[in-house]
Amino acid sequence: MPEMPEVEAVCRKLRAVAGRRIVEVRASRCATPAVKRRAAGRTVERVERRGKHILVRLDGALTLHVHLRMTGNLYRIPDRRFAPAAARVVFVLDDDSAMIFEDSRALGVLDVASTQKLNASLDLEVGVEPLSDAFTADRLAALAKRSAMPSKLFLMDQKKVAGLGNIYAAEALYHAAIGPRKRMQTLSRPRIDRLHAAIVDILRRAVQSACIAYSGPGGFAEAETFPLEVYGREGEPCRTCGKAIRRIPQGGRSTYYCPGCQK
DNA sequence: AACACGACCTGGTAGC
DNA sequence: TGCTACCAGGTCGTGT
Repeated sequence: MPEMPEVEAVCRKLRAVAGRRIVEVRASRCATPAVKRRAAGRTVERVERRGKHILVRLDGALTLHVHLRMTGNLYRIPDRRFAPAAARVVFVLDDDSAMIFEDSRALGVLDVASTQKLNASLDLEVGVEPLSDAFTADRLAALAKRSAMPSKLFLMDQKKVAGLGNIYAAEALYHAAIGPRKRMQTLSRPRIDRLHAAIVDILRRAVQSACIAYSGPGGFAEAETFPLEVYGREGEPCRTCGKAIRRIPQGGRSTYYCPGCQK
């Protein structure tokens, strides 16, 4: 489910576990003895995010590393006794609350690793944070110049810009009026500037929206409320030009775009 | 290097 | 109701 804005919302809510000690780890599915052994007894120092990766920093220079992939969710419940049956892993905390990892499709990743090693590998795998000061139009232009990839696949590539997924990549391209198959190298500087602004704007608003949507108890309580202009709207009229939104396969996924507005 | 494709898994939904 | 087919907000490995 989650792209960067949803992961950010999860992380913000999860900050409440900082300072808590993990007293017990229960894994009902995909039991990982190493996770149990390494996490039990550790204290949570803070919760960070890199792209779509959740990093729960523990004492002893260890990090609980979680990637939600398609269906994962990580959240705290106030009372450990109400851990849902579907939980894949339950981290019981020292105030009788619990941190719950759910993942119906079991595509997610959860492990405990040395903070130093993990940081080093994420530095290689994860590109610039789109809502950081480091993500400038110049930076995007430099990345684009070296890439012959179609714009949509470029935006989905976590090594380039970290955090966009299938929905927000499509939305950003729509707002920048750039076709999903347009090669990055061929984009003029004004169009790169527009794309940069669209990415930042979409993600800022999506983070806000996701934080509100997940402000209820538990995890992904509310449906996505962020107003989507193209994603999932195949056949419906574009809100700008009225042409029917199209869906095409790209990189094995569905790309939605407006053939009238996006060139 | 870029790209296509299958694999990993389960669940929801549209259509017959 | 039940079956089938397809779809899903992500990423990795393999082959061309």
